[in-house]
Formats: sequence, structure tokens, C-alpha cells
Amino acid sequence: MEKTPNLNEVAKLAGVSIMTVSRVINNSGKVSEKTKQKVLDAIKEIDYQPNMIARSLARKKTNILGLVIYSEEGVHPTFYNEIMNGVQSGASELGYDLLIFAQNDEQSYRNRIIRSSLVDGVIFMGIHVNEDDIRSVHEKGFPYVFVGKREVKGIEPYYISPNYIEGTKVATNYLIEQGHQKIGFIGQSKKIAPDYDKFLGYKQGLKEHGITYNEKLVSEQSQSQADGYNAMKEMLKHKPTAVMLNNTYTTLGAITAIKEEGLVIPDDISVIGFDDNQELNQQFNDFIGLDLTSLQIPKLELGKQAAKLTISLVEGNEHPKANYLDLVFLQKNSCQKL
Amino acid sequence: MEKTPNLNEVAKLAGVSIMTVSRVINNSGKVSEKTKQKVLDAIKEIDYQPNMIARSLARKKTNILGLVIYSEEGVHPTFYNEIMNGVQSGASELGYDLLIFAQNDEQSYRNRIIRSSLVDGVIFMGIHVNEDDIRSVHEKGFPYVFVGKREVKGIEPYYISPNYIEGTKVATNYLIEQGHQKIGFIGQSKKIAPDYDKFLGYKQGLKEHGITYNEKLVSEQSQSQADGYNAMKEMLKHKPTAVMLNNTYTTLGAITAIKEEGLVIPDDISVIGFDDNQELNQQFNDFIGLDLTSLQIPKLELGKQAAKLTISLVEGNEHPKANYLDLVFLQKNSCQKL
DNA sequence: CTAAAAAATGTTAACGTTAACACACCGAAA
DNA sequence: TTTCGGTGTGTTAACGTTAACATTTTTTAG
Repeated sequence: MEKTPNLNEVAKLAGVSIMTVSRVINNSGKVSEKTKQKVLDAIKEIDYQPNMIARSLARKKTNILGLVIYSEEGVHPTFYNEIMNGVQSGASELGYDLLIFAQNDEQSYRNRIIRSSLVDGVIFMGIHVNEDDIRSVHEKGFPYVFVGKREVKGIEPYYISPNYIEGTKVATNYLIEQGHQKIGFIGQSKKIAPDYDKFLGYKQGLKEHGITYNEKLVSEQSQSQADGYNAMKEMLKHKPTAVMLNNTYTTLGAITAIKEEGLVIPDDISVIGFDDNQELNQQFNDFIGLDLTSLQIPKLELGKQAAKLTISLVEGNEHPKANYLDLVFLQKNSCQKL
Repeated sequence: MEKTPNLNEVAKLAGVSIMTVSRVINNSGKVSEKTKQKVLDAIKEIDYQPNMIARSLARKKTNILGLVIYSEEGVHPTFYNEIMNGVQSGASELGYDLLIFAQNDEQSYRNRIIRSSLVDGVIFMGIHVNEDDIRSVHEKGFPYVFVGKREVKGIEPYYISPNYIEGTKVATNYLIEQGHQKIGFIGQSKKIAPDYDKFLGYKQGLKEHGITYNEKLVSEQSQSQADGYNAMKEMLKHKPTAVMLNNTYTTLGAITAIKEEGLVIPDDISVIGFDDNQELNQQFNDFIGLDLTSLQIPKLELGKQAAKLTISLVEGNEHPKANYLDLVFLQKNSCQKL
């Protein structure tokens, strides 16, 4: 590997002190136009690039964000990956780089990374984030942000989350306005906070229109296609005219069940899904030739906002602890109709 | 933010010099058992963590790998994301961290990152990698590895790639052994190297068994479900008993076409797909209730190997320029039968 | 018991940058 | 003319670690 030039060599070439070069590079302090030009020429001539490590050491700031991903069985990695792309993009826009950690790292990243001055702030992603990790970071006053709504005993953490409640409420209202009265909901899981929020929004929507909540039209099964299928099979006995689902996977299962019963979407029943996995959803829509109405989670934007919030905290700004990102409710007529 | 302790404070507390502490931390040089214990106690007491930035500066090595992702229109991000997970994991296993760059970064990462001493090596991922970027890195003797087979004029780069040719050859042989003679291939694109390799393997397989290559049974359409659908529609006129496809998307399209013609998989026609997107593939299999035989791209392993190769280069080892990773050929009987 | 070798520890100077302060120099106001 | 304030530049000491060498202490061999 070729040796990279440093400030000293630039300074020598330009016939100035290294501080002057540093000032030119950082656009800080006063430098005469003439000197500036000399320095710029020298930099160009030897193709100088500032050493980020040395800079970080001197500034006590790396301009790097850590992204900790707690992936786990049963959670589809695609979901996090898409958010990660957003985080990367958001960080990049503000001149920050992104360092990735995964929970499965052998050594505890907790000390290795966060406390080793490698990153200025950290973003946590995933459901089962280790509470000790959080406490450890929190106590040091280290800037951190969660992706997704989060409660930790004794700590009020910063988080940014899609507004699931608002999303399903809007969708429910929409269905009701279309004339639906018997609207089902599949995927209410008390264990999974986002799923429970989706359920709450659904309930609120019903309430706003004075529609009585009917337990028979709600299912707790919330994970897989099989869940969606079973739930739908059962629910169809009670003749809903529309159904809302908590994610892409249950939706697939539900559709199978609906078809099996000889019902047609949207003529016999309207379906609104939740796009956890946009690519899957789209490919699937192509395949079945349906253009399902669905609630979109703006994952890219979510990631971006998470990055920006973290950076803002790093830079010492104040923010509310809870931050919500509105969902985009996609209206595709082909799939609701009474 | 709380001030983090440094070597000096540990040294003072333990009553030794900072070098002794450093030696204990790095397990280098000789330290008596007694002193070692004192130092360890001190480290524990003040919860000391080495400062990675300072260490990097002193060692002139960051133990960070850069991953540059050239994502682009038409390429499904899931594919790269899965590889990335592998890269992260492989790097982590060897004590390296991973810094992510995306092509859409405003500033040219080329100088900003790779040449700023932030990373020890870099992995390029994506089809349209900028040749100038490569040349720039290459000339400095900076360690870099491609994911995917790569040719760059005047440069012989390191790359690690799935062995597509071998994969489709094995699959073709398998089909022939099952008794198939009229085997179609969809997705031969001269523009996309992996797709062309897949085609080559198919052709080799035929040749090895003395089966005449029939142009009518090969289609160049290679991207979307629509491509797969159209190609299959056309090809079915020539009555293949089996068909091989280049990716998950074309496979979905082809299946639609097959069903439309009233044919049954695997009774009337055998199908072998290529799993670009494992999650999609699996969800899809669940949905249609078929267990398609398919060629799996070991993306996680591919990423891991890319990381390991890069690190090995960083550490000064020699390697062949081209490195192939064998595909796993999944045999699921339910989908081939004459 | 002594010299030499080996082991344990310490000192100093990097690594490449920036922060903080110091110092010239020049024009303007008193 | 003196003094002040600004502007442009330089000097020095961090930042926290490790490499290289230096020194002290302990062990071993004769």
C-alpha cells in the first residue's frame, strides 16, 4: 500500500504551516485568498486526503453512527434491511457514515463499539433489544435512538416509529366511508407492540363511527401465512364484508382462504393489507393480478428520520422523546368495493 | 456525555506505567501474573474501554471494512441486503467492523472514504460499479474485493462469485437423469453476466448428455414476472417437459403461464428456479402450495467469504484472483417428474 | 557470588490532526 | 506618533494509543 500524504507534506509544498493548510481544508479561520490558492494547488498536486482517524481523535468526534440490529427468529430480515438503507441514506446526507453491528456478534458490541469512541451515536433496531445494553448506554449519556416505539422500565428513550394507530384508523374510516359495517381485523397480538397498535387504530376507527366492536371479527393470529389462513377461514363464518391485516404474510394466507371459499376480491370482500415487505407485496400483487389496497410503512423515510434524529442529538439539540412518522395510506380502488 | 477513562487513569490506579496496561490489554509482551491482575482490577474498577480511534491512529489500521453498494434501478435490493448480512457476519467473526457506503452518497465516497484511512479494505457490490473508482483504488494498492464475477479492462480484480455455470449444469444433468429431454431455459441475457453464465451451464449440461441444443427452448427475457410469463407462453408451444429459470421473478411469471395453459407442475412439466430472493421464494411456495426445486445462491456465505477474503488481503496474504463459491442444489422431488 | 541472560517494566517519540493561544503586521483612530 | 483592533499566520500542546528502544529487576549458569 502506497503511503498517503499528510498535512506536513502539503504544508511544505505550499510553503506554509500545517495550521494554515488545516484552516483551508476546514474552511475555518482567516486565510488570505493568495495563500488559500497556494494550499489548494498543493493539495491537488499530491492528491491529499485528510486522515479521518486523526481528525476524529483530535476532534473527539468520528462522524460515524452505529446501527445495532437485533435480528431474531421469526422476524423477517427484509424489514430491517429496508430501514437500514434509509438510515444509511439519512446519515450520509448529513455527512455521517454508518457502522453496522448485529446482535450475533461474538463480543458484546455494547462495550466494544459504543463505548470505544468509535461512533458518536447509535440507533437500535429490532424487537428484543437487550435492556441492559440500553441502560448501559443511557447511563453514560450516550446519544441513542430506537426505531420503533419503545418502553424501557425507568428510562424514557428516544424513539421514532410509524404511526400505526393512525394508519389503521384512517384505513378503517376509509372502509366505513365505502359503506362497510362488518370489518374484520387479523393480527392483533398483545405481544407485538406494533400489531397491537394496529389493532387499536382499527378499534378507534370503529368507535368514531359508532360501530360496535365485534370480537368474532378479530383474530390474534399474527405471524405467518398459515396464521392468516386459519384466521380468515374462521372469520369468514361471520361474513365480514372487509378485512384488515397486520402484515404481508398474513394477507397472503387470508387471500388463499378467501379464494378457497369461492369468494372474489373485491366483489365479495375488501382487503386492506399492511406492507411489511414491499417487494414481496408487489411481486405478489403482480402474480395474483390484484392491486391490493394497503398501508405502506415508509421504511426508507423511517430510517432517514432515525438517522437525522440521532445526529441532531449528537449535536446537542433537544427533541421530544417520542417521534411519529405518518404512514402513507395507499388507495387502490380495485380492491375495495362493497 | 460522561468522559471516558483512558490508559493513564488505569495506569495510575494500578500503580504501573501505561505501557504495562497496554500490554495487558493487547496480551502482548511479558507481564507478570501479579501486575496483570492489578491492571485487570483497575480496568474493571473504572470500566475502562480502549479508544479505538487512538488505537487505529497508532497502529495505522482501523479494523474496519468498507462495503460499497451500487444499487440501481431494476436490481432488487433484497439480493444485496442479504449478502451484506453475510459480509457483516464474516467481518465480525474476524474482529472487523463494517462501514456502509451507497453509491447515491452525495460526495464521492471514492476519496472521502477509501482514501481517508478510515477502512483497511473495501468490498464492492453491484453491477454498475464505476470503473474509475476501481482504478483509483487499484492504483494505490488498496485491498478490495468484488462480490460477483468481474472484468475490468487492464485490471485483474479479486472477486468472489457463486458458481452459476456449475449450478445450472448440475441442475440440467439432474433433469436429464430424471428422463427429461426437452428442457427449456428462460433468462439468457447477454447483458447480465450471471444470467449468461446460468445459460452456459445449461448448455454444457445438454452437451454432456449429447442432447442437441434447441434455440426454440431458450428465451432471452430475463427480468420480471412479465418476462417469465411471455417467455413461457411462447415456449410452451414447443412442448418442453421441463424448464429452468434464471431468477425468482421470471419463475413466478412462468408459473402463471403454465397454469393458464392448464398444465400441472410437476405432472406435465418440471420447473427448476433460481432463488435470488429466498424469502420471496419461500412465501411464494407457501402460497401456491408447491415446493419448487430450485438452485440456491448461498448469499450469506457469499458475503462471509467476501469479508474473509478481503481481510486476508488486508493482512497481506496471497490469493487467486477469481474465487468461486459452489451453489447448493436443492432437491425437492415434488417438482420434477416426467 | 558473579556475570550473563531473560523477564518485567518504563520512557520517549511517533500517528495526523485540531484547539488554543501567541505573534506579527497593517491601517485607522486619537 | 502612539495605540488599538483586526487580519493573517505560526507554535505548541493536546487527543489516546502503540512501537521501539531503554532500563531495571529477576533468574540462571558457572
